[in-house]
Amino acid sequence: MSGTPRTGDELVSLMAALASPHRLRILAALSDGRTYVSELARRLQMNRPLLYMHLQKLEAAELVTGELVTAPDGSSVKYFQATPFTVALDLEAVALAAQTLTGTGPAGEQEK
Amino acid sequence: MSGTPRTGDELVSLMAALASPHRLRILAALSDGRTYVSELARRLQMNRPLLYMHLQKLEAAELVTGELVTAPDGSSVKYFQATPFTVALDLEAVALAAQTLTGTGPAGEQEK
DNA sequence: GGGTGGTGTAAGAATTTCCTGACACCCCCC
DNA sequence: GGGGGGTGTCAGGAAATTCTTACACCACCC
Repeated sequence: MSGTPRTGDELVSLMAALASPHRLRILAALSDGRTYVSELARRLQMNRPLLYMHLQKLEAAELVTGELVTAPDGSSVKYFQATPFTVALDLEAVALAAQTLTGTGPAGEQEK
Repeated sequence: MSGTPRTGDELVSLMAALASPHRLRILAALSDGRTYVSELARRLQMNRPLLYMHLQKLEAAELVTGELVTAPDGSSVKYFQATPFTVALDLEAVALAAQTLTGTGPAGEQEK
């Protein structure tokens, strides 16, 4: 659903989210269908807290979405699924996005 | 010149290289044409050692190329220029790339 | 009760990345 | 000599990430 990011900051976040072997594996695992956290932890052989952390980053980047499903008895399972996305990048697009970067800019001008 | 990365490790490197405001700005600055290091440092207002570091990462990711030009008198200037590139990514491509990741794999199988 | 399987977080160690300051060396020109 | 402009690297600190251990709580079933 998501297309190529628009602002420089979003680009940075997206790139950062994808710049991790663990997260790539998570996405790969989720691309086969939704899965819940503990299952995923087993499959990828990583402990849950770590997995949580990565899932949060992926979620922040809108690459995955989580849904806590509570059974009628009260027990709950949290399913995650990958968000379909497409990102097309080239030098020009990057240069353009860079202009919208906030934070310490190259020079004085800073919109408050 | 470069197309979408092939191996998972390359993907990670590329994403990491692009996941930095400073590096995006560098690319943007270089997209206007080649420039030498000190000039770039002035334009982006960062000290050279730092700039060097980022340039190295960009060069490692093959996003820029550097060329040390030595004048007949012996003085030298190092020009950098951005490499045109295109990267098209989607969930499927990521999932595919993830399979080629080296290092701690999900399970036992490991090619020596 | 004790065991199994879930979710979620807090705390702290280990590691990596980022950034600064100080060097050494080169060339010109006043 | 003393500037001004280059390239390049090294040591060390600051800051952000990553990862582990341990805990809290929930519902089930034997």
